[in-house]
Amino acid sequence: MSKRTSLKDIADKVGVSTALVSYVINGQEKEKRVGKEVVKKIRTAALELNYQPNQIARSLRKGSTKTIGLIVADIANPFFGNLARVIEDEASRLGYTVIFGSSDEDSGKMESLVDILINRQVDGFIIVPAEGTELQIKALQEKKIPLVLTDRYFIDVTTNYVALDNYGASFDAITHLIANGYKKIGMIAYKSNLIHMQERVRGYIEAMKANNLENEIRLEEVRYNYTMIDNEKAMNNLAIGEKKIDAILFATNSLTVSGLYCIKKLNLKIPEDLAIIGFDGNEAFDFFYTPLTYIEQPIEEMGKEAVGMLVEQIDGSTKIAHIKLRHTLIKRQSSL
Amino acid sequence: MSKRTSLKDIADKVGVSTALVSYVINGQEKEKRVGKEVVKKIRTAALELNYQPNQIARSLRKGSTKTIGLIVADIANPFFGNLARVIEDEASRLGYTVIFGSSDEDSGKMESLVDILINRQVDGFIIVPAEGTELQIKALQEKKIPLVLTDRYFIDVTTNYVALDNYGASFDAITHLIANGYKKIGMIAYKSNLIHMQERVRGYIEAMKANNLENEIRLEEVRYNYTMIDNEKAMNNLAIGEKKIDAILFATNSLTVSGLYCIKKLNLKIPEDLAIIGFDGNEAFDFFYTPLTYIEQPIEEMGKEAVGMLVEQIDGSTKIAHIKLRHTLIKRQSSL
DNA sequence: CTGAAAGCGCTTACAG
DNA sequence: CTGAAAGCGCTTACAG
Repeated sequence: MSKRTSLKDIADKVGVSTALVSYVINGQEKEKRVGKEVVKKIRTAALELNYQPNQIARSLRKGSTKTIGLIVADIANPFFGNLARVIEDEASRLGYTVIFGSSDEDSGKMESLVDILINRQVDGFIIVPAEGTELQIKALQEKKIPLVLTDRYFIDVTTNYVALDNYGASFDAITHLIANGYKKIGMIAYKSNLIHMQERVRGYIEAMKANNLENEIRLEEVRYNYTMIDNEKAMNNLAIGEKKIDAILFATNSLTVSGLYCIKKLNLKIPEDLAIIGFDGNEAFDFFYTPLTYIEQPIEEMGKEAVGMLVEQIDGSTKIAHIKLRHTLIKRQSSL
Repeated sequence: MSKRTSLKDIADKVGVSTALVSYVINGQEKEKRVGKEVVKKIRTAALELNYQPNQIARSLRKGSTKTIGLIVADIANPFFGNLARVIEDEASRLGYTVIFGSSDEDSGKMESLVDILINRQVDGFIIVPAEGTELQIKALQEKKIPLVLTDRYFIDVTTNYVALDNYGASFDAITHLIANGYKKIGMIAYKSNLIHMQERVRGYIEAMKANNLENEIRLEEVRYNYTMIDNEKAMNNLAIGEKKIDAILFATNSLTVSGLYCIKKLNLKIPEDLAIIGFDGNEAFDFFYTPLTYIEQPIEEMGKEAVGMLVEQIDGSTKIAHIKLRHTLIKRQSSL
């Protein structure tokens, strides 16, 4: 890379100290009362030499990098891809750049991502935490590194977070199914202690109980790394045979999609054989032969709130906020 | 953020110079022949103080940041989301971190992204260039900043790139349609001078000509920022009325999806009323009531090659490589 | 209004 | 084998 022009180059050219150049470049010529002539000369020289400040040097000196570390489960998953996009835009609006990483829901990967990003001196983190990472989050807090959790959080660790009211979302979905006459309602969720999953399951169970359907509760749990296989088993258990269910709620985007593959394979009629409700939006839901009813998350709001809260913290606020967002139930034919 | 431990802290604790600590931390104790005892003491102290090197300082000193700048059209688009994921993994494997940004196919946005990333001293760029950004790319080259273009490139600017053989892909798709008996074949593309689009269109036209169907050529061009509206008009022009076509090739992922919405609206039977071939994979293609035939890009290979070529350049290679990847035509019922 | 100088946390020739 | 010191490119208190 060819030699870049530095503050010193400008200072030399104009014949002043680097201090003055720095003031002018940073728009402090008023406060520092830099001479009008000098300001003009510096401006001209900066333009001529095509000066671009070196953020790395500035970061080292100021101790802040104007960078946000974003850790999601998988950037290729549309839910996280969309969230990342919102976060990117909002961060950029506030003068921040974002470095991202995918944890694959693995606590080890997440740990090494966190380490790498700390070494890169990110000013703060937005994290979709993997299971079993409470200690990592606590460690971050002890180091006083600003952070906000998204999508999920830990009850035992007091942090800023912004998440969906997952309990309410599931409860609403099940209530809707029941209102439409379904009673034998199953659910397929990920096997996970993470709060978002627990809450989605709890919403299902409580809604069933509230309608005196506790005997119809049929919950199947799928392993994240074996989504397809486990989901297929689960669907076979639930949707076939004597005790088959008549409606189902999937707990995530990816579970819904893999569930749809099973449904195709089993050749089930939707909603006649089985009513379905999915989680999160997905273009695939629109094109399934019966358009899918699904729980829509306010991704835009989630991303913006997360960035906003993080930047507040970076700017020194010690306020802790827990934000729960409301879902929207997009009702279509799959749950009629 | 509480005070982090620095090299100096360790040096003070052990009673040696920071030079020795640096050597040990960087595994150069052999070359620099640091005393065995000293090495041990330094290691212990580093562990005790939980030392984490400050990458910013190292970057400033070494003039390299081990960071890659990635600019795509839109990280929320599944094609780019998947590409980003591959790039993330490959970069991480080689010790690099990635900072990303979305240009929205806008040259102004791309320019400001490039500037921001240059100021952050990325070691190199992987760019999916927007239309009209030749000069930006040239400027990057003049600054000797390593770079590889992906998905598209510019004929007038000699750079490293890795892209699909788009001409071949379209040609193959059209040939397949013709083999299946379709003759009135239309295409919907983006209105763009970018090479990938031009090549996709050229493949269509040449394939039609090669089969003496030049009189049946019906190309519609859609504006990126008005995808939905323009696509609807285009579909109305092509698929309705006297001169209606019997098959269509969509030029991208997003065009295919928005086309599917139109097809639903128009209530067309696939493939009886209209055969379709899409571009790139998308879960939605699997669930459309007639599974879609589509052109699959080798995203994994594309991302890995891009990172590999970039890192070679960063490491000093001046070799220029143009890599064209082959597609796979996934044949299903929509083109029967 | 302006300059000299310290210092952010590293790496690395140089000298011994 | 080890240390003193320069320097990466900035910012910023301090002195005048």
